[in-house]
Amino acid sequence: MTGIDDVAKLAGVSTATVSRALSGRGHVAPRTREKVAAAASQLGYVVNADASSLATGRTRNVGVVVPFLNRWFYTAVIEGAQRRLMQYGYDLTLYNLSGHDDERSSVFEHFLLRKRVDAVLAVSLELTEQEVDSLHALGRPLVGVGGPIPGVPTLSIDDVAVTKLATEHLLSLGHRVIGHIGGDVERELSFHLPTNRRHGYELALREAGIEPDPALYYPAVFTMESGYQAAKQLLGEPRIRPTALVAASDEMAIGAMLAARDMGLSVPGDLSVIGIDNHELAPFFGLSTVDQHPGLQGERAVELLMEALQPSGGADSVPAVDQPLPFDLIVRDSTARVPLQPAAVESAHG
Amino acid sequence: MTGIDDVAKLAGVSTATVSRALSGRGHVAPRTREKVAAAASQLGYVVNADASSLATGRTRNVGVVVPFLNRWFYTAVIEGAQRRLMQYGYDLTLYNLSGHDDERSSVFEHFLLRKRVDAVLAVSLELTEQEVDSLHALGRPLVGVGGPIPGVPTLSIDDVAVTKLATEHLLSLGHRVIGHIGGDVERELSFHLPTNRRHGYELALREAGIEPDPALYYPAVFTMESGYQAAKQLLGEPRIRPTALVAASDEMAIGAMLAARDMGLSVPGDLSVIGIDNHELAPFFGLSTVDQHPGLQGERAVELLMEALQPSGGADSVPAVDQPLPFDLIVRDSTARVPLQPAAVESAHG
DNA sequence: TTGAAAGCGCTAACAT
DNA sequence: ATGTTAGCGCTTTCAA
Repeated sequence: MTGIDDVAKLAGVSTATVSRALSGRGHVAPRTREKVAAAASQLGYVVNADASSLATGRTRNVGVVVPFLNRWFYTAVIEGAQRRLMQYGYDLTLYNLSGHDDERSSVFEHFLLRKRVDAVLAVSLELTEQEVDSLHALGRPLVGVGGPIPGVPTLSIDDVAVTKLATEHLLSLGHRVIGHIGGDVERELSFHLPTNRRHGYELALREAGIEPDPALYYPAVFTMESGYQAAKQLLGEPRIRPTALVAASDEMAIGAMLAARDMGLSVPGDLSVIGIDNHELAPFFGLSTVDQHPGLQGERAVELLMEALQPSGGADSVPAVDQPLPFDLIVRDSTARVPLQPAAVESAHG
Repeated sequence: MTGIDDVAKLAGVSTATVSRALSGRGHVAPRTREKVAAAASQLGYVVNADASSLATGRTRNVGVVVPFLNRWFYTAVIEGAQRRLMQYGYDLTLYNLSGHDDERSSVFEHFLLRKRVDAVLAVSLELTEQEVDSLHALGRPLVGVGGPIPGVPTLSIDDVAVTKLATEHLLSLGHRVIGHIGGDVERELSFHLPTNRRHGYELALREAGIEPDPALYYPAVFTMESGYQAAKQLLGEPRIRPTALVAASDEMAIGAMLAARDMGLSVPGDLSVIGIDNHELAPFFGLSTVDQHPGLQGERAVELLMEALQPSGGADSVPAVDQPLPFDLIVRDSTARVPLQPAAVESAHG
């Protein structure tokens, strides 16, 4: 394979000059720079990343750690991160924590320690204290996206504000009996997210002078199926008569829409449903939702890491996250004014 | 950071011995090996991947190239590949080709050339000739998964056999008028896959003595929405009366199920639907399907690459793919015996 | 502005 | 079985 020596020879300069010319560091005469560039492209020369890393101590590679891959949110974040990293000339090495426990620990005890990465991006991870420690022990810039990691600057939408907005949308349509399908604190990876989203829902109700009824909350995991089941429970319970549902995610919300239909309730005729995410399936199902722009979160996270990697920036300290992340209400077909008669399965059936 | 010298010093041996002891290459006395291992773990030493790569020429890293990330099949393949790679002690660097054209070309012209990877796994890629060339120019083992790449050994299920099986399932239930929602050759990335799947469908029909009716085929892209629309067309057309539908993917099939329901047809009462994939949503929708085990495909692909990377194996030649990949019919609730009266929208409505 | 040369941390001959 | 040593390909002082 062609190396820096070949380029140097062809351009008639030293390897040092080639390095300087191609990297843009140090002063090189314009004419020399051109000669080098020409030689390099003629030979199809591309710097050997490993040799460069060894010499500089910088790998131009960041590690992205995710708990799963098969969830829309994660891939969306990864795509955003990837896009930005590429612009900076960085590679993305993926570490997936699903799988056996020993695979998981092997990521922390082995893979991440090989000095392959300049920085680490942790997506929605619920980590043990020990794992957080080993992340810190890398001595590399580290940011989280989507889930708070103790002692790690984390990028996240305001989960309280997001469900508050969704709930307010329903309130503004006249709904007063609004159910909530939220993450199950017992069963979810993350404790904070479902709790915050529930708080946002309750906050909106209280501000509207409505005391939240615990019976109107039903826990679920963040899947369509779980949302479906939760909705069946909520809609089948004769003592409560929700005219609207706010789900903590779009997948749950879609499950809820399907459940309503299976029970003979029309959406939004008898029941309004809103989710959180703007999942790729949301347009197809006509689901009203709050977009949380996960791709953007990935991009922002990368920008923070890149800042921290600048020699100008504080050594290994990621700048504090100040800007709140944007989220936007998207109204589609699943939410409408409250029906005159509160909906219930009975009324739909006759 | 602690290096090999520190370990050597602590263990009272030379760096060469440390290297040998830790890598398992070359002969080391058991007692020495233990001493070294103890010293290494005491110091928390992990080999610097870049230095090792530079010295050996092997990176212990493979590049995985995907056209998108947000499709279930890709992430499933990646997960499988990742799992296996980890067992071999390899990292996975992800290259995503969605995004602008210049980002795409930058992957081939820059990123992949940095000698970061020992091998490349290309997932369901429709590549230009030039792109295939630059992949070959890497001089690294290369395998494809899911989509044939000219001149590249590719792992794929037998697409003809898969839809043939799905169609035969419907035939065995007594269906005779079977529609097909297949990939649109004009609009899809890959030419072969939709064509082969259609062939399998037609083959099954012909073997059952039924001449395929072109009117029973409707093209779509591999999404739920597109499957929904295609099903509406197929089911709304009064001149054909399909009692069953085979879709080229589960997402299309789910779309078709939803379309049928929206038209007042019950599945499987009035219409049977079968897909291909065993998508994560298939169980929830009760969809009968043919599992193509994408995770397994990813694992297999990695095994091929690892074989090719063995010095014993042919230099950069990936062994020919001989074993056919497994696929399995999974019968759920969306397929049943043909109704006595052919279903149509009219019959359902009155 | 450019070149010479000393590493970066590890591995793999080659010696012993 | 272990140590010595010369690189791997590049970057970056230090000199010129």
